[in-house]
Amino acid sequence: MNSDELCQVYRCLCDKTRLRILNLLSDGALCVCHLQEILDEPQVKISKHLAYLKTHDLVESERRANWMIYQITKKANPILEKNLKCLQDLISEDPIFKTDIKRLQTLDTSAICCPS
Amino acid sequence: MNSDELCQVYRCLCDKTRLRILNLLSDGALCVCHLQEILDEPQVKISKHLAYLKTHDLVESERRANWMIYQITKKANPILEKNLKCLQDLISEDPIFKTDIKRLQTLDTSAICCPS
DNA sequence: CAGGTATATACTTTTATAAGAATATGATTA
DNA sequence: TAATCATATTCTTATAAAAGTATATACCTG
Repeated sequence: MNSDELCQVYRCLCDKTRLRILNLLSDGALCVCHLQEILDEPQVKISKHLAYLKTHDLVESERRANWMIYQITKKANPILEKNLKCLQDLISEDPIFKTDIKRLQTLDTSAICCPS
Repeated sequence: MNSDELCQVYRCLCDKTRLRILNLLSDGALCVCHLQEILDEPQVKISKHLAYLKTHDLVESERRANWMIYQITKKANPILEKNLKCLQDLISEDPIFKTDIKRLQTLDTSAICCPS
C-alpha cells in the first residue's frame, strides 16, 4: 500500500460521473457508446472521465473495430477492489445507480459493439 | 444516500494529511496540538484540513480552554463509517499510518489539553 | 480512397484546492 | 490589562480538475 496511490483512488472516486461508470463496469466490460447511452451524458464528458480513470489505472481499454471496450483493470489492486465493494454497499439503494443498472440490463447485448 | 454527499466524502479522503488525521481520530478525540505533534506538519496546514473536514461534517470540535478538541462526528453517517472501516483495512500495514498510531500511543494523555 | 461512425484530444474558461506567510481571535495567566 | 498560548482566518500563488466547443484520429464500408 502506498498512501499516494490511496489518495489517487479517492480522487478518482470523487466525481459522480466516474462513480456511475465504475458502478456499471463492476458488472462487466462495456463500450463507450453504451456508457453514453446509460448515463445520458455528452460523449466528450464520458470519454474524458474514462481517460482519467485509465490514466490512473482503474480501468483498461481494448479496441474492437470502431468501438472501445472498457473494463475495471484486471491487475490486482486491493485499494480499488476494497473501495469498489464499499461503494457497492453504499449505493445499492440509490436511485441514480439503481436506474443505471436497470438500463444496463435492458441493453441489447447482442449489439455489434458488445463484448462477447 | 445521496451521491453528492458520497462524492464529498471521497473529496475529504483524497488528501494524505486528512487521511492521517481521520486515522488518528478513529482512535478517539484529539486536540490540535497533538495532531500537529504526531503529524509533524505546520499548524496552519493541520488547522485548515480540520476546518475542511468540519465544513463537510466529518468531524466536530469542542473548545476546552485554550485547546480545540476534534473528533469524528457523532451523528450517524453510514458513508463515513463504512469508508473509515475500509480505510482502516487498507492502511493497517502502511508505515506512515502505523507510525502515527504508535506516536499517538506514546503521547502523554494526562496532558492538560487531552480530552477526559 | 471518400465518407461515415465511434472515440479521443486540444483549447478555453471556470472553479476548487493546497500551501505558506501574515495576522487575527479567544482564552489564560501574571 | 498586558502578555502569552493555542488555534483560526485572510491573502496570495500555484496547481488540478470539470465542462463545453471544436477538431483530430482510428477504423470501417462502399
